[in-house]
Amino acid sequence: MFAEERKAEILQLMESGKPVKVGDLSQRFEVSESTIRRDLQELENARLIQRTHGGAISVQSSFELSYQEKEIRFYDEKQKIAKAAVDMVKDGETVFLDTGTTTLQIAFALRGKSITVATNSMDIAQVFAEDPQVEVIVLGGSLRKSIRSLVGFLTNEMLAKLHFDKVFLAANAVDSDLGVTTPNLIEAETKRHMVKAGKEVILVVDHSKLWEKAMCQICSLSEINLLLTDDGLDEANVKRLSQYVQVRIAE
Amino acid sequence: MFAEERKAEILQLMESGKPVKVGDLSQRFEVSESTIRRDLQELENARLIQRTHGGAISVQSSFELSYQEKEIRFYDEKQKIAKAAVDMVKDGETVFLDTGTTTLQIAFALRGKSITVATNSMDIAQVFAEDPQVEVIVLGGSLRKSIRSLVGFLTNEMLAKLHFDKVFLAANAVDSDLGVTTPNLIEAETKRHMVKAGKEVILVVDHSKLWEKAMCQICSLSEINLLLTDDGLDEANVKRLSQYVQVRIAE
DNA sequence: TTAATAATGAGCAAAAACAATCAAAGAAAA
DNA sequence: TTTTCTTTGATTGTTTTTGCTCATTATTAA
Repeated sequence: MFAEERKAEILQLMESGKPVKVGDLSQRFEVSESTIRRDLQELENARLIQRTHGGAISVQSSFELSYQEKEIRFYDEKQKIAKAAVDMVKDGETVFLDTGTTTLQIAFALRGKSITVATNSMDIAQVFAEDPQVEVIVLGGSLRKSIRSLVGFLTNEMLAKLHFDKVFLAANAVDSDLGVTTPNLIEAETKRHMVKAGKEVILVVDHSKLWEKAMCQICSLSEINLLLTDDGLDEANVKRLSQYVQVRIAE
Repeated sequence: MFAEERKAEILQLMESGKPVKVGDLSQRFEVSESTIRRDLQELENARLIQRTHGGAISVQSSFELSYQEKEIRFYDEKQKIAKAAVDMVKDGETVFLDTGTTTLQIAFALRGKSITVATNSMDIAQVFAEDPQVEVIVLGGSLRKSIRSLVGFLTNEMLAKLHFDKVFLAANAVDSDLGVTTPNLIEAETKRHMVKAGKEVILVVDHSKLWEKAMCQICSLSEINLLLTDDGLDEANVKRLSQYVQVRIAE
């Protein structure tokens, strides 16, 4: 029996959500426990199972997954951006935070300030749920479950009635040609309303999203007051971007 | 049984907001109380549950409760009411769920139905966050942090634009004299809008709130289509109430 | 309030499971 | 064939899990 066969069979055994033990598998396949552990490790690396002490369980029945501590990509970069963003916010201001992982970091950094925060992100609202300083306004709308964001007609209507000192906008891609873009049509429409609702619109994106394109245009770069990003972009590209929009690098 | 399995199962047990006790879990899983405590600690660190003295409660429910009070009062009664409420909801309907511990139980019980749920409770929205069947609409507004409810002008405006097949209303006190009451002025105004937005308005309160009064009137009993409560009230009082509003007892 | 009772957290020790390492066996490539 | 690479099993020291005790803390009753 080859190693691949063995792994395939282990997966089959676990298909119905049954937990398996290292000792049992070792006996069943007549190999050492070391070998089984190596197999399980590989399967876990492939995110096919969840290892436990003594064996493994299927990913679904693992509680780790229900906790959405999914690793944030470019965490350090976003942290830098958040720090720079917070420095721009003064006490007493009204700030809008768009849904996104970067804006979520900004939310954490904003805690304790005497400000009013409006958002369409359930997660960001939660961040302030135990902060007595911050007044929170949540926009209504249809719940986009994957990112726990509120979007759609109702959200747009509410945005049309509000105005903020600063809007921190998130996006999936930024380009001099198409401007600011995102893959979702409905979201794009809602973000367009955010841009309109801000006295000052600050686009916060890590460097991996610069010079990229997504399907739906939100707005052109000229409508953005400031692009706040991290120091992961080379100087030539920063200069190129600066022709279209004011750029600030967070270090 | 692996530790991971145990933790996953504990979570499942608590899924519907049911509180658990250390002693019970210890017996059920045949491990020491120390082990259970360690499990609960981990789950708490992962923000999946909220520990209490002697046990734990799911985070969603715990946020509904005041800082001191960590257990749902009249949990069984609310469970009964929830069951009866769900029987009244048909597929395809649009349902509004007010903020409250009873309505939260209704939310848990409604999962999996093909319906549209609107709510002003962040916690209720969360309940459906991983349910692909249920379409969720969250009302916007100011966040009342203690109960994570959205209230105020913006909420009222949104409610004025919407209409629901069924509105499940929560309240703090019900009385034939003052009708339905609640201690918070702004909340009362928002609840008044809920009453207006429903084709059928169903007041869900456990028996401890009957024949009580709170400061602000929401509406008179005649504006309520049905009062749904548990079987904890004596027959004489049920009859008295029935003079003012249709009463249904959940058993 | 104070006393009593219950639950908790920290520390410890034993058992089980683990990762890391290395050498042997087998397969693949030169 | 010899050499190289992969897979495997055994060994060893480390980590994890668990149950127990005991001092501390929280809750309840008086």
